[in-house]
Amino acid sequence: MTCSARYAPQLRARGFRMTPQRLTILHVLHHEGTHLSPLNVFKKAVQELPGLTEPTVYRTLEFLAQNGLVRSSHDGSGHLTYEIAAADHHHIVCRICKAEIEVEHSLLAPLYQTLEAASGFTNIDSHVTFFGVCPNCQRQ
Amino acid sequence: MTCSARYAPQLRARGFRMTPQRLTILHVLHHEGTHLSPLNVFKKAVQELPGLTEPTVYRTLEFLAQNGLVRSSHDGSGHLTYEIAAADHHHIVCRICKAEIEVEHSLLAPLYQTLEAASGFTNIDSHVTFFGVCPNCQRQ
DNA sequence: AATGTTGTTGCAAGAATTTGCAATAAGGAC
DNA sequence: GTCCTTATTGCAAATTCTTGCAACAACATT
Ligand SMILES: [Mn+2]
Ligand SMILES: [Mn+2]
Ligand SMILES: [Zn+2]
Ligand SMILES: [Zn+2]
Repeated sequence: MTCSARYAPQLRARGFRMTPQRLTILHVLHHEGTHLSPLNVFKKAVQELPGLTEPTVYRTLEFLAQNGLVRSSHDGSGHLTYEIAAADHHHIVCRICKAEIEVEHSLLAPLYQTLEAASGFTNIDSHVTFFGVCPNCQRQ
Repeated sequence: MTCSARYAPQLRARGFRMTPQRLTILHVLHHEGTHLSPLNVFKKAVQELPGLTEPTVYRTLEFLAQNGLVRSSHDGSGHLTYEIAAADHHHIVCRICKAEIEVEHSLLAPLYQTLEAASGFTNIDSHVTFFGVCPNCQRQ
């Protein structure tokens, strides 16, 4: 299935348009499979679509995140990073060496229950990054 | 107890120096009590210490966070925000209206156990921000 | 296929954040 | 109190990110 066929309907259903810019950015993230900084998205996407500009990339990533097609998370240094929205998951990043692993959402599900009950907030749905010390760095 | 008496030893013990810049920034955060953006820290601190510059503020906040004297977290829009390190806590931010509440760390303690057991990471210690929909916004 | 509406983009300018490096000054040693 | 070492800062420049607005183009309608 092509990226266009997959994503265009999701946008149209919400009254938005599919554009070459959005399609290219989705295509880049879809085939990258991992987190990318906005600038790296721009660098790869502008090769596929000459004329694309940085402001468009920043705005588009934000827009796609808002609409659930991509997901944002934080790298160690406080900057946003984006990936295509797929299976719900979270991350643990090593404070020392920056190594990163994924954790299944199921591990957090009980916490979300607790938080919703305790706070009155609903639809808690975050892509969270925790920080710790990885097994490797523990040996030093 | 003065800010200097409280914080200087913590830095010296790690081989770092206390400076007017660091003291002023700590003083601002200490008396503010809540999260502040780097730029807001700068604006308040430069009034107490004319000549202070932005690069110093950014570097100092990062440095103090690294050394546990302040804590950083993410506002809704992906930017870092800083507060003086006090009781361990986390946040839930409303996706709609940006309202923010604190949650006690005790609610997350079981999760941290689970994560450490499942991942092999240790010293997981994050100041986490979750996103959801607040009680007010649920009514609309 | 042509038209109209309005969601999107590029451009230019501005604001926020980072980096390299030489000058400065904190604090230990004497 | 003076001297030394080197951690820290200010400055200038570069980079990254944001914003306002006019031109453009997606796509629904005819
Ligand atoms: Mn992820
Ligand atoms: Mn906090
Ligand atoms: Zn590590
Ligand atoms: Zn709300």
